[in-house]
Amino acid sequence: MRLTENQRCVLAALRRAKRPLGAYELLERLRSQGFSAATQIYRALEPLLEHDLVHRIESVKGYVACSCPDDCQHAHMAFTVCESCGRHDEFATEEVEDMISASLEKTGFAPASTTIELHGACPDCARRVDRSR
Amino acid sequence: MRLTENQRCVLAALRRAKRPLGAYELLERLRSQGFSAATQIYRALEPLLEHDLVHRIESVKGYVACSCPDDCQHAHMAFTVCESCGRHDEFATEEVEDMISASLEKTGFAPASTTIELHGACPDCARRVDRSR
DNA sequence: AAAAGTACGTTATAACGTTACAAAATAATC
DNA sequence: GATTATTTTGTAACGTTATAACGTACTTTT
Repeated sequence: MRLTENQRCVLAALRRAKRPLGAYELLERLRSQGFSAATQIYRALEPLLEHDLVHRIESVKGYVACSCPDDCQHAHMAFTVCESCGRHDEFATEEVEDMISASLEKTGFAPASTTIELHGACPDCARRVDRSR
Repeated sequence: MRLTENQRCVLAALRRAKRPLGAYELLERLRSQGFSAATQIYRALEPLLEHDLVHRIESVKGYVACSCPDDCQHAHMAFTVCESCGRHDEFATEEVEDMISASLEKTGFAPASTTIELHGACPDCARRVDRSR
């Protein structure tokens, strides 16, 4: 996939970020590079989302760069989001696939895309809380 | 849990609905019952969400009445949403729990709440598409 | 170079959600 | 039962997130 200049900017900004960024947050960070309106961000995001170079995390209304290697198949991504530090991670375990096929078998529902987001405490923050007690 | 009049109205409207409703959609439907501003809807939704009588489906920015029996424990709800008819269903299978505990074991992430939403074709719509081919 | 397509910037607006404040209703205390 | 306190309510303004509409500039193809 060939990226335009604006798409490269947005993707780079998301890769630099340590947590999901909102579109308007991206806009602020990219003003210095000539961006001036939300539409530009959303326009750049669209094909990035389409091609799975970026994912949207619904529960925080934010966008993250995909952390997979380039040839990743992106079957059904799942995310963890730490409530205390904002850190996010992707995971795609066997168990996610199991859950999805179970839904198909038990309810007859055929999923095309999924939103799987776990909120809680990342290992570091959990440890930190533990220590402070 | 004791409900106020407005909360009862909102809950009843969601129970009548066949698909997730947005807050402003709820407002339109409840104007005849005296509702006049979005804040009334959000205020009524808040405790309903808190007590799991209503769930929010992030990926469609909509609200649904909980379909569980009253004594349900609501551990980690998951939803299916049909892309073609909008119909939604709750499910809470063993496999969902397995997936969550797998995340804990493999990554050390301790989930407190989850957003699990499957988009695709419900059995009825899948059949309909099949027939039309 | 003309035509067609794509990406772009700008502005406006839609859709979703929150905050602030005062009036009304309900419950608690005397 | 009157008085006070608390909760719920209506109204209005505001904040955030996302899209629509428009015309221009730049490629690519022919």
